[in-house]
Amino acid sequence: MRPRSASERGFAVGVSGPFDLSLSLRAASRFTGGVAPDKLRIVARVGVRPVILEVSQKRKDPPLLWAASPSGAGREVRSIAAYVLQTDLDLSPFYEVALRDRRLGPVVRELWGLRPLRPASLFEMLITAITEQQISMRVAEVMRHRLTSRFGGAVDGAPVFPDAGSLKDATQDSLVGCGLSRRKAEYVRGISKMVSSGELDLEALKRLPDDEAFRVLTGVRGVGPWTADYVLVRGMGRLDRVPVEDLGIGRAVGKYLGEGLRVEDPGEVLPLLRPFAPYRGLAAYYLLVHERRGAVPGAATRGRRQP
DNA sequence: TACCAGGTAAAAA
DNA sequence: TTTTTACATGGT
Repeated sequence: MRPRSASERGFAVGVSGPFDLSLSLRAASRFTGGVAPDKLRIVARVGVRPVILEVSQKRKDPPLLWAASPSGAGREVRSIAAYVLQTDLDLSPFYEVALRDRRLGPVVRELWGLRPLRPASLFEMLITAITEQQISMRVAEVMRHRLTSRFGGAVDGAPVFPDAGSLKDATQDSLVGCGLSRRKAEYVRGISKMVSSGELDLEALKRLPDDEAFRVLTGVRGVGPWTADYVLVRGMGRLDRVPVEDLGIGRAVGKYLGEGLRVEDPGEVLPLLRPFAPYRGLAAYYLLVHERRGAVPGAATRGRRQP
């Protein structure tokens, strides 16, 4: 079904350390609902140029990924693939830490090669985090789909997430019409204006140390501590950051590392994850995915189910 | 029908 | 300063 040109013009994507793309896609879709695709499809803007990429895994060990793109293999296209896949992240040091632990060890053995995939831009990550505040990720996904179809345009028929320039002029009512609360609509408009005007420089943010980036982010209206840490760990590769207020993390951390029940006090989350520094956020992600792997077909093929 | 889902800012106490 | 409340909507 794919255009022939898409499969003809491709390039290999180098990855450091273990990588299971299929597992990573299944894990991601478990949170947002829907059926996991067998390939990663990236539709993004690189500068002003829109690109489409389809990434598939040709070999597990050592991992070999192949990206097919009608746009060819320009430097920008390669870099967007590397960014979304976080190819520079080598899971090996994390696994070394995790395997020493009797609770996390079995989890990483079952989820070997799982890596968090991130949206194609930090702006999309930020807006995604806003939409995911409080409500289920499935609902948030529906909202973003509406945002995309209303404000995002398309590349060769493929929908692209809107950029800050497109969202800054969206009316309050049109955003509410996408299912956002009035509050969230204000946040989205505000953030889009800040990014668009340069008041919030997301590229500069990427270069800041964790604590400073956290401070900048939480200074933005609509970005509280949960959102800031969520963006840091999922969008910026700061794998030691943990959104400790997170309901799902509280539940997963409590189940595997605590008394079995959800950790009610956010202050107790980091101490429980301490053995996995500097990968506490990544450890939390593995626990989250493992807890829900019952709905991730094929994820639990090695090892036994936890009681 | 009612309640929950990977929170936040603003109002009220 | 700390606690409470409104908010959106799809799934169960």
